Amino acid sequence: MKTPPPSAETDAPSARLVRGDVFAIPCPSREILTHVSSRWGVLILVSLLDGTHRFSELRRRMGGVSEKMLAQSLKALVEDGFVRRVSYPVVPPFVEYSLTPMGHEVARHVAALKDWIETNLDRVLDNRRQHEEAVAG
Amino acid sequence: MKTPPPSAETDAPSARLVRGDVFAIPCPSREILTHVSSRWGVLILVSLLDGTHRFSELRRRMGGVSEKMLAQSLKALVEDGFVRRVSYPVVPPFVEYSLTPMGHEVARHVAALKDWIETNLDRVLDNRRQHEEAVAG
DNA sequence: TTCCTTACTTACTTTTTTGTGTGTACTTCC
DNA sequence: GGAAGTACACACAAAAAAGTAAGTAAGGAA
Repeated sequence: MKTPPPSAETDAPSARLVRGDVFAIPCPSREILTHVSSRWGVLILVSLLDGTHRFSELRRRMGGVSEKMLAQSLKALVEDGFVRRVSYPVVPPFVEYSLTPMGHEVARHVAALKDWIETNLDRVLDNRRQHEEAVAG
Repeated sequence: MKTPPPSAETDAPSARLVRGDVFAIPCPSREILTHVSSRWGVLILVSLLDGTHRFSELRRRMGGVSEKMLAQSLKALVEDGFVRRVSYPVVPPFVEYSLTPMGHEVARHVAALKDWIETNLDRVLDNRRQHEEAVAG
């Protein structure tokens, strides 16, 4: 009777391939999700889909980011391995950001979501108006 | 020389089909993005992909949501037209939530992102460890 | 000589988000 | 008779996120 375990959590200790579970409170996948789906995380990933960019380029492109937030968001994505940071020791500073292969994978999903929202904006806005009327009337 | 305008913003006034732009500060697409990509927004959409659920069912399934946050997140998704709310006037209250066709479309994208993260958790975690070492050493 | 540039960091303040506890209506179970 | 269960709303407190201002290094421009 060797029924395989339903989840991989009970697998062999060494080469375990654990799957995340966003529904579980302590799962680190939640943190990663917030990094990539945060307001600036999304814009960074999407921006880098068309190649490498400097800090200031990203800043100019993304309306409304403060330097602090951009730096913070980039740092999180670099730590997670989605973005590669290359800095040249010159003055003034010169730093390039680009997607890692892994970053490219997530970025595609994120971009798909972002594109859906952008192209279907009208539909959503119409729904909102209808909803308002329905509530008011 | 009637080159078509690059963006739809300059189109005819009535039947305009405007595309959102998440990079623009005042664009409402940003708000919508935060709704669907918020911590609980994601879990709600994904949960509802397998059918309709009651408030308390969602609450039990999603680890760590407070009633307040669940209600708030659901309300936003209902207003945007992603989720349909049906309540029966009985005591104790009975309310059902399900995806609208539009909600189903976004939910698929959101679920794809969530699945990528869950299956690639190990890769990300490995990257983090490497990064830590690189910084420390 | 002072300013401007870049890619940040740090300290401090303000804003936003989230949590907590309470109440509600009625029925059912103990 | 009291507790539990449901789907919230509301007020207030606590926590987290974000904004702001200032500082840094080296060189060139005004």
